[in-house]
Formats: sequence, C-alpha cells, structure tokens
Amino acid sequence: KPLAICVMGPTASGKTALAVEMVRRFACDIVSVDSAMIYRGMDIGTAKPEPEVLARAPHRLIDILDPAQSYSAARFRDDALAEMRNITAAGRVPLLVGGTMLYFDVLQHGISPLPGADPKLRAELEARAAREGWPALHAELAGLDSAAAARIKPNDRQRIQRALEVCYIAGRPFSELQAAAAVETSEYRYLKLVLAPADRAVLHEMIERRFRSMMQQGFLDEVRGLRARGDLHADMPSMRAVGYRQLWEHLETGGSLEDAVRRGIVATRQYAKRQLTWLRSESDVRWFDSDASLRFVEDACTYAAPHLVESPR
RNA sequence: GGCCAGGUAGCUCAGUUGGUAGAGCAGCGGAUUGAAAAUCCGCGUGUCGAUGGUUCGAUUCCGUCCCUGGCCA
Repeated sequence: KPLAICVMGPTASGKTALAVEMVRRFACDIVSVDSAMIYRGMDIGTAKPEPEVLARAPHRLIDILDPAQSYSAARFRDDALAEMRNITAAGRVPLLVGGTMLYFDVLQHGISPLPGADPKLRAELEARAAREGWPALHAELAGLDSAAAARIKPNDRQRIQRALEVCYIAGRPFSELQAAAAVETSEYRYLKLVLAPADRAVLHEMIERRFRSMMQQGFLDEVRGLRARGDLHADMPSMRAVGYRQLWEHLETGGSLEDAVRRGIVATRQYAKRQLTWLRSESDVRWFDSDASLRFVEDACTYAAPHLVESPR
C-alpha cells in the first residue's frame, strides 16, 4: 500500500507552517482536509495561506466551490482519493493537512453508500419541524428505524433530518444501510501526526491572537463583500463557519463589533475543543506539542523524514 | 463629607418569608457516515464583601467597617 501522511490538529495549531516546510524539504504534495477552505472568496476567515505561500506549496482541494454551494464528506472522500492517486502516480507522497476530522475519518475508514442530500425533502422536513418540533419527527423516525432513533437525540435536528431523508429515499432503515458497508479497507497506509499545544491556555491564546489578526487583515470587509452578493444566506454551510457566522450577524443586526469578535473567538475555542475530542480517539498517532515558537516543525520533519524522499536542491 | 443603590460560580444576575444557594453565558468531558468551522448530549462547593450582634441556627435580620456606581454638597 502506498503511504500518505496526515497532519492533523485543532485550528490555529500551526499545521500550515509544518506542511509548507515539509513540501520544501520532501517529495510530497499537499491535499487540504478543510471544509471551509474549499470555498472561493473565503480567505481571511478560514486562515487560507497567502497566494505567495500557495505558489510555493500548492494545496489541492481549496477554492473548489462557490460559497453558495454545499459539499459533503462523501464528495471529499472521492475528491481526496483522486488527488492522492495522482500524487502517488507521480512518485510523490500525499500530505493531508487540515482540521476537519470527519473528513479524515471517512478517508481512513470509508463511508457507507447512501443516498445523497435532497434539498426539497430537507425543506419539507424543516417546515414540518417548525410546526411540530424535532421531537415529533424523532418519534416518526422511531417508527421507521428504531436503532437510529435510539442513537440520535430528540433535539439533534441535523441527524434526525438526515436519517429520515435516507429512510424515505431508500425505503429502508438508515441504520441498516449504514451498517451494510461499515468495513472498508483503505488503499493507503497513513502516517499520522497531530499538532496541538499541550497546554490548553496556550491554544486559547493562539486562537485569540489569530482571530484579532484576521480582523486587522480585513475579515469584516470580506464578510461584507460576501453579504453584498445578495445570493448568500446565514443558514448556508459556508456562512455558518466559525467567525463568518458571528460577523454576518453583526452586519445583519448592527450589534456591537467587539461583541461579535468576542463570540467569534469563543466559537473558535469550542470548535478546537471538538477537534481535540476527535483527535484523542485517533489511533496510531504521534503527538507534537505545538506553540508559537514553531519548534515542533523540526521535530515533526525529523519524525517523518525516514518515510520520505528528500527534495532535490 | 451626606444620601441612595449594589457587593452571591470565571462573567451577568436570580434567590433564600432565617435551616449554608441556582440560571444563562464561559469553561470542561463526550458523541460524530452526503451541512461537520455543522449538529447534539453530559458536568454547577461558591470564605453568598469583612467583622461583631440577635438566634438552636445568619448568605438571609440588626450594627459597624471596606469596596463599586449614581445623586447631592
């Protein structure tokens, strides 16, 4: 099996810095594993690398979608594997870098073949939920798929909606279809590195510093521009992203900017915490204590070096 | 200096007709299969500003003091 390297970590932990250095030193190519950087025009708030950096260290799977569109874990798996095969065929190693842990998960462990999203059906379910409440739809799910209903909480609208959607389209229980193809061996073997500050307070500090720096770089103007298009809405996946959501709301309601920034920072911390929950359950990983000093970059390169070929020059 | 209103969880506050207290937010832990930067679940001991007094018992009532804000000098 060919090798792929994963650089995982919570937001603001220094993944890009390491990836750029690895690309400089080794024969590897970056595939972004990030559900927000896929969007064109969402640059500052997603901490997308600068154009000069991208020129030196190209990232695949960024800027592939318009913010009006939505993506999925299943599409990511297909897209990422296609890119990885190309990289491998060129005699190089795919370097998967990002913080979207569900994407890493489906890449490594596969995903069941299920019907895709159906916007019309989702809208109908949404409308019913507004009238009857999600617990009522959860009760309906219990009649169609008791196993799924037992696992999904009565207030978890997103999962209730998805489970009902699959049941209706497939005419079979969601949980049954999910279980069907649960096991799938990956065609790659993965060397996994996790970057994260050992001290949570350090992470929080890095998050706040970066968010404030985004504001200085014109994050608000970026959101203002997105909003001015007129075809984007606050409930689209792109505009629900951390930071974008809070700044959009500030522009919408005219509330205090400092308050919106504060809530954006809070949302980022909470997001990082959820990423860490995923990471703790990840097996066969090597953790690197990261902080602003970037000392971990050398350690991580040394760790990965035996598996890679040095780049010429 | 005088008067008034406050001082209760990291923050904003509720409450105890006297039996040592609870919400929201934050934080922490967890779940996670076509929206995942999403969505959801769980976790609340803190000298109730300090100190005396009354009381079987005070965070609660009374006195004094300290701090904060407002008004008046």
